[in-house]
Amino acid sequence: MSKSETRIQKKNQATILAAGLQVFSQYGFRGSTLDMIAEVAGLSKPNLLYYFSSKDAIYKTLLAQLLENWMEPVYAIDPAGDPVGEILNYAKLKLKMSQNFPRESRLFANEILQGAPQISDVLHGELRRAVTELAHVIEGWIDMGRIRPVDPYHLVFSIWSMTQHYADFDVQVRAIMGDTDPLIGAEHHIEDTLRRLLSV
Amino acid sequence: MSKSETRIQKKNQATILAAGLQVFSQYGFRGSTLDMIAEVAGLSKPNLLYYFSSKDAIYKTLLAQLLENWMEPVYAIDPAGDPVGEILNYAKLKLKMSQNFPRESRLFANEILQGAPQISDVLHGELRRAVTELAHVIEGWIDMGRIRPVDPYHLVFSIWSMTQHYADFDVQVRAIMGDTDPLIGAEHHIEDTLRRLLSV
DNA sequence: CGTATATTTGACCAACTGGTCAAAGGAACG
DNA sequence: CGTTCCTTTGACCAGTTGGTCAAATATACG
Repeated sequence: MSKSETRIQKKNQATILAAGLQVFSQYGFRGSTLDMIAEVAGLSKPNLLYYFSSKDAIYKTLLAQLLENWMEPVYAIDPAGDPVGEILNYAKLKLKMSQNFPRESRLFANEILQGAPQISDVLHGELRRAVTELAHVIEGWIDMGRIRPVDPYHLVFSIWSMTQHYADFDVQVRAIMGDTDPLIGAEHHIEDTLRRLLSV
Repeated sequence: MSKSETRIQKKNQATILAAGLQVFSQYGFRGSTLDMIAEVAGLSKPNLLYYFSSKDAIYKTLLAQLLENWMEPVYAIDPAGDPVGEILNYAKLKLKMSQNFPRESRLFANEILQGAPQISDVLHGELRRAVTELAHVIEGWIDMGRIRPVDPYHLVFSIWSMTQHYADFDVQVRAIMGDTDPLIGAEHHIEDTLRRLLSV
């Protein structure tokens, strides 16, 4: 059976993916090497290739895992809920993801920066559909007068950018803020910004 | 004299830097190769190395040029000007830079994503000083009651992230918005967001 | 024109790259 | 305990990489 995975297999696959995430998120696909991943994973290069058929396979597995978690919060927005609360909650969730999964965020950023060669179809397909749908929900809220009229697409972009900034530009943020933990003030500021923008 | 530069030198150096910007901004330092840059530049690899002593030299020259333009708009903010107008104008300038110099923005993003190995000192030095100073100006405006109380650091981060998003995540933005030009709606949305946030 | 200088390039190199393979070392299980 | 299957690795390979160099070619300039 294909379902029979040794505990060693599970452990090593997880180790490799964690190492791959670490390396790919920093250097992008082209800039990363199997030797670097092997070193971080504490395994030999041939051993890596025993568990994943190629460098590409590791990268693609990581991206697939990432995209699931990435799309999820969008679907959690409830059209029947309180508009401002739903959007604020969505932003808070995205910020938490930047906090808890910064490497995933940087992996995604790197993939987009390189022109999204692996996930172009997802962007044009599922992501586009999901955002278009969300845009309709937001437009509905606007028509009902529950939030101020804003461009729903740019609203989404601004939420994405403001939240992911703390993961993707972490080095810069910390260089400027020093010892202060950025994420504390960030949550309040983003909430304040969105509430002001959206409240009628 | 060291000032004597042939027109050929000027032309080829510019060509190489343009090609380097193109390649480095997409693949980062590690992921880019001299062969790629040479191909884009339409020059042979040894010819590249006739004008720049190494791959690193091309990259460093690009970053140095970039940082100048990058810091400039911050210094253009006038503490004696109209607070909301000054901040809105700054944001507009940054957005224009995303529009007109997207590759520069992506080069910077790549450098930060990789941990800012080349410009760590600039981030901790000049950039930090400039932002701290700007933060004091903003706090002054707040104390005078000219804008709403906001965290000046996070305000700056949100301006950077919202504007640069349109350069760095261009592929994603276009995948979602299709044929619609993003930059038109973006300007209005960012202006709206900031005006709402800051107006007393 | 001729000569000095600037430019360009093909051939080359050592180190690195993704990937292969056969053989050795372990775990599991009757 | 022996056999089967899973795991690990050293040695290796072809292609790529940043970089060198001497020779060839173009340009400037008196």
